[in-house]
Formats: sequence, C-alpha cells, structure tokens
Amino acid sequence: MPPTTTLEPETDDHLSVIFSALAHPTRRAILGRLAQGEASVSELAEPFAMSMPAVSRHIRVLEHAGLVQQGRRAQYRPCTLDAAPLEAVSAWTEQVREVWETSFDRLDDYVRRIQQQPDDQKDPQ
Amino acid sequence: MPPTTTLEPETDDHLSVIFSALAHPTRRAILGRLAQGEASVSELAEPFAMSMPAVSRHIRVLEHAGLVQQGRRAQYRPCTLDAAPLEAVSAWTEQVREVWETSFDRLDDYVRRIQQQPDDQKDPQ
DNA sequence: TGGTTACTTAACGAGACCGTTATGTAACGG
DNA sequence: CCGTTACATAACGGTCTCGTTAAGTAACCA
Repeated sequence: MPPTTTLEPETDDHLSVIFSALAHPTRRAILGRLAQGEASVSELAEPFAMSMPAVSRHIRVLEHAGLVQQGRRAQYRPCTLDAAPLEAVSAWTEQVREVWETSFDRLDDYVRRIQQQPDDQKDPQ
Repeated sequence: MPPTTTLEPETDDHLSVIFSALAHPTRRAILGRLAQGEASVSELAEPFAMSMPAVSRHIRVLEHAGLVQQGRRAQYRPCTLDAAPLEAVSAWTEQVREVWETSFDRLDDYVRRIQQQPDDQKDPQ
C-alpha cells in the first residue's frame, strides 16, 4: 500500500514533503546533477554561490523526502538519487490532469444544471 | 519560449512557485475539487476546518502559480482550474526519472572507473 | 435604505525556511 | 602525532508561511 494518491482531502503528508523538497531551485538542481550519477557534497556544492552547510541542509531535506541517500566512503559522503518518490508526484499530477480533461465533458452538464435552477439562484445578468 | 525545464541550475522560479503551491495538502485538495469543475470559495472552504480568509489566501497562492482563475458572478467568485502549469511539473519530473533510469547503464562504468584508480584513492575497506 | 451574503484585505503572531559564521568530528596523509 | 580534507552540527537572524480575528467591500434582497 503505497501512499494513496487520491483526490480526497486527506492529509497526505508524504506528498507534501516531496513537493516541498522540489520547491527550491537549488534542490532541483542537485537532483538534476544526481540523476547523472553519484556525487560528493563538495561536488554538489561547487556550482552554487552558497556555503557548504547550506548545501548540506538541502541534501538533508532531500534525504528526508526519500529522494537522496548518503553513503560513506573515506571522508566523502557520496549522495545518490532515488527517483522512486517522484512516482507519487507523477501519479498525483497526472490524475488531476486526467480528471480535469474529462471534466470538459461535464461543462455542458454544468450549464444545463444552472439553467434548470430556479431564477433566484441564477445570475440575473 | 516556455519556461525551459532543463536540468541546469538556472533559477527557474516559475517551477518553484508551482511546486510550492502544490506543497500544501489543502491546496492540493482544492485543486482536486476544482478538477471536477468550477466551485465558489465557500464550496471550496466547506470541507476544511479552517477560516474563510485562510482558504482565500490558499486560492490566491494557486492563482499566483497560474493554477486557478477566479471569475465573478454576483457575490460569488467562482474558481476554475487551469492544469496547464502542471505540464511543467510533469516535464521536469519525467526528465529526471528518465535520466536517472538511463544512468543505471553508467553504473558499471562507475565501478570500472573506481577500480582503475590507484589504491590510495579507494576505500581500503 | 438597511441587512445579509460572499467574499477580500489588514493586522498580528507562532513557527518554518534559508542563509550565514563558528565550531565539532571522522578519516586520510606525511 | 599533527595538519588537512570533507564534511556535519550549533547558534543566530531575517524573511516567508499559515493560521487567526477584525474590518472593509460589492452585490443581492426585503
């Protein structure tokens, strides 16, 4: 039972953690880098005008979201990407898009429903 | 030129705004509701144990991300979903997943590279 | 005209986020 | 050993987030 990606208003906090992790450009760039293969923290920090502790904490956020794993090799802590949580993102996004697209069929249903209502419930304009 | 969804560390702030908007369960629930069709602010607020101003500002966040549009009909401000920005989310996510999957081919390349390094660079364990 | 409905905006406060510098700490290297 | 490398953690501060209540505002309704 993976975290269900229904449209119900359940507090599906796992998805929130993942989306929050993806909401920062630095973290998305880190994931982009890691998609190409393992990298050390210094390697990940190098492209950014940012101190190492800052990058370190971004990695921590990604790790907490289950998107990266950190190993240990000598002094290095190589980071690897785990793209599995992105599946939940895809699933949710595609489901909304799907329902939205099919809801175009219901548009005339909606218009019909409105026009069947008594006048005082309709927009007189 | 739509907001390019490359893996480069550019400050692609549009994506950040969208991901941030999706990072809150209330806002995702609102989008889920709107995927089924137009709704007023009161209708959107009804399922939540939350004041109306709070919901109003969630809608504002979604509107700022380009995900909902608010019209006006009498006293009502009907909200409609625009799922177009979700395409950028899909695109980014799928690209990372794609690169990640192909990077499995490079895994043995990596192992080979490690094993070709002098001993003092390898993990002695 | 005056009240109700359906909102929005303002003002506030607790907590999270995101950066910094300073200070550990674990492993390698001479 | 002692210094360097490659990090992590601590402590701090400014800004953003997300909720609240109180006070507008715009349209309908009697």
